[in-house]
Amino acid sequence: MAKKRKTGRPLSRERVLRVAVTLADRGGVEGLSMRKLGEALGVEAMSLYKHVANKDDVLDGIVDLVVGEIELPVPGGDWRATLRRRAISAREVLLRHPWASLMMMSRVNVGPSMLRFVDATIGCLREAGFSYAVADHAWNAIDNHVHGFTLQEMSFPLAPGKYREAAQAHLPMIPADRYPHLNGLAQEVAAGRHDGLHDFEFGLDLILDGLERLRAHAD
Amino acid sequence: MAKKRKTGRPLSRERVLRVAVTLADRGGVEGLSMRKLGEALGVEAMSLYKHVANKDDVLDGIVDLVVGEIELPVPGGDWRATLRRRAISAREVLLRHPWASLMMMSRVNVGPSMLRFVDATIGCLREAGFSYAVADHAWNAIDNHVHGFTLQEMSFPLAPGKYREAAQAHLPMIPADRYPHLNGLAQEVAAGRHDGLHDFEFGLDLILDGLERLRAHAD
DNA sequence: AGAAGGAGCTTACACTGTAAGCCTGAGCCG
DNA sequence: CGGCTCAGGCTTACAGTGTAAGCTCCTTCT
Repeated sequence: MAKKRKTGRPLSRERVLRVAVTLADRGGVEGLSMRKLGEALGVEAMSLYKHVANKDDVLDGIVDLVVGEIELPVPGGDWRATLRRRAISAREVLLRHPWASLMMMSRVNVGPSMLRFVDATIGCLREAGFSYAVADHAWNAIDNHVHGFTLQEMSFPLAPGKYREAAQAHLPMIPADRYPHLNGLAQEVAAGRHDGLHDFEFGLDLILDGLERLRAHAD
Repeated sequence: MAKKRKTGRPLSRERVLRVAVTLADRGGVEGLSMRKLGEALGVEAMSLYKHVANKDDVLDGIVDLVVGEIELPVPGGDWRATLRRRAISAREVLLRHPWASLMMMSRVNVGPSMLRFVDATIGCLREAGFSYAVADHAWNAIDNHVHGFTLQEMSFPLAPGKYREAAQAHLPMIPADRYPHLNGLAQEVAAGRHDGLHDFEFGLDLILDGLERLRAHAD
């Protein structure tokens, strides 16, 4: 009669990882433990180890799952537009999974989605005429910006309503006499002149323009 | 007779943080625990809490200590050269403390050294004629590259001797039929064509050039 | 029917951060 | 000098972590 212990569906690496992602989405990775993960699946912690090597395996797994959500760059078009689109898609995904940026920067990632993703990216750049070396740098430069910016964006909330309180919380630490320039910037920020996507694309275009100039020059 | 429990020197926040840094340098932050830190100081773990609020306080403290090691950008000179020097100095420091990059990206840092550092940076950019908004983006773009690149540099060792083994360890995961471009790049890397500082400055100049062009255009 | 194996569970260990409270010696004050 | 205060250490304790080892029982195959 298939009296499964608690939940109907059987466990599987697939299912474990998917639940791990949603658990990390609320609560962050640091709040994700094997026991909580087990509980969320209606299962004891140790049972997970039948489907997953260890916690690091889980972490690698959920990162690759998230990478899989990013729109793959398709070759054949304008390289600049393609990579621009890629970066914006990545940012969207990373905002959905606020814990992911850090993990993608901190750990070597060689999951299948990641490999496919990077391969496609390098493909686009090679197709555009970049050397392997420059393609490598280009890809890194873009992704550093994507992750770095998104990280900052999340730790300093850009939602218009949050400006004031965030600024008010931090301003006392930045007296104008000691840190004149920082203070000036903080007030600019508190005035609400910053805006997520626009600012993101600003830095992105800085890099893309630089690359294009490099490419034109090399021809 | 002042029979201090074990060690001659008395404890102090200063001393705790300095030892914490050296402990993190070998062993990484994830290997740094309050008990080990206490042991290294000849003291019980709980004694640390008389000088430090909690572990987060320690982490914030050691990050700020490390930031203090970076050469402060001095205003008055050529902004491009100044910021270039700043970035290179930062990279040197971050290579000395491999755990620091991640922490500087992941946590909001408002220690005195950090504030001074950022203030001086913004000052240079403002002096060069950039608006607050662009100065903010510029500083972020540069630091994203510094941290991102250094992180990658450390997780994928660039020391010439290490190329081969790292490549050999990873190449089996990158079959040429499935990931043609990645494979091509990996072989380029395995051939030893990459080099830390040179590659770092490549990306750095990409950003600095972009900024300079932006500045000239705005005038 | 019997064997085999896999998927779950239980127990246990070493380790983490830190709350609460004790103890002792140094410095200060009347 | 006697006594008080209290800072800076120590002890104990708790809730939580990852995971090794081994048990149990259900399913499936022969």
